[in-house]
Amino acid sequence: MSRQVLRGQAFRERPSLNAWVSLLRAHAALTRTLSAELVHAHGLTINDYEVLLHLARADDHRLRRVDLAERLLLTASGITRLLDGLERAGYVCKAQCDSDARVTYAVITDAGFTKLHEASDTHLASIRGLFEERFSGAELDTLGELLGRLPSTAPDATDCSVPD
Amino acid sequence: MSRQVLRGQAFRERPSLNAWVSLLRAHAALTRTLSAELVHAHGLTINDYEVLLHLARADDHRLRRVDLAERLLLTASGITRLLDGLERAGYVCKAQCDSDARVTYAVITDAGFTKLHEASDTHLASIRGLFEERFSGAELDTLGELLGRLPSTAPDATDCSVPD
DNA sequence: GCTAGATTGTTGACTACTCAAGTATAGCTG
DNA sequence: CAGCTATACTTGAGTAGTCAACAATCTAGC
Repeated sequence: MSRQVLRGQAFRERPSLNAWVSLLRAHAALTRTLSAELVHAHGLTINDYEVLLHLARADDHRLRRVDLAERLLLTASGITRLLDGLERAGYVCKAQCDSDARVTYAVITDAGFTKLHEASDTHLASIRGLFEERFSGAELDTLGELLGRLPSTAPDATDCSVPD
Repeated sequence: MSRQVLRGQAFRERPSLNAWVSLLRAHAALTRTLSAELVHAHGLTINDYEVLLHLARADDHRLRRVDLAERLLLTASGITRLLDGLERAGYVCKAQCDSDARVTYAVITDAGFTKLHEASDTHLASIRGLFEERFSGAELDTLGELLGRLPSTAPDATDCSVPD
């Protein structure tokens, strides 16, 4: 039944599909490159890096596991295991919450801060390189704005600065 | 050392970072939604779906493993394992190559074709829903075009139609 | 103040990959 | 045609996450 007359349905929604497929591919390719670099140069995965970044920017440099899960779009158990690694490496430690015995905060350590700053140098430069080689400033803004409209539970996800 | 005067480097490259972080989040959120749907409704992962789609569109409905790997941005071993599952389910089968004994083709079966068409109905509608609710036609084109400029080894990745 | 239900977090079993090493075949070069 | 290198694929071991079941704690309603 191949190569027949093509039925309608699949052919009218090209623009959405095109965008989705391009997004899938771009993510796979960029992630592969950036992650490999981060792992080789600093022994951090992209999610390790994001955890450190979020903690560094948080009040008191600490965040509940639930909030980290929401920010990184991971499940609670994913966060538990991610933090296991970072704790073992000494970049993060635990702290109890006075007002709620259920929560354990993740707190970034001095070593974690140092690591984040080291990693940021190369990581930010790579990202910049990959994007600026392909887009003008205006295009970057457009791309960021459009992507930002897609679902994502973390509303403040766009400030990527690294506090000292 | 926290909350000091902020050092320059990290703050001048916001547009690239913003785009990258938005891409990461959008990918995580969309993947989560679409994949969950596809798995629940049809028992296929996104990569299963993409394999069937690429095979359906290929000449003779077959592709070398190497070529699938390149199209899906997976490693050779990832493809072996992905195809294992699809073979076990009967959606794909193997075929030898006459001119090169090293290659085994993956060939989509009739059952695979049927499955692909079933899955396409809901999957395409979901994608469409997610995107069209947020973007105008022109914006979709822009988004697709911009994302398409990012690295991705498969140049012909943008035609997503499902052959009958 | 007790109980029902929601929230926070961890764990065990699984999945979907990756990487490195190995096998088999192809094809070129002298 | 002998030997080398490159290509196609598979396999074992490891990693990073998921989901479902669980324990502990909090909170609101009666």
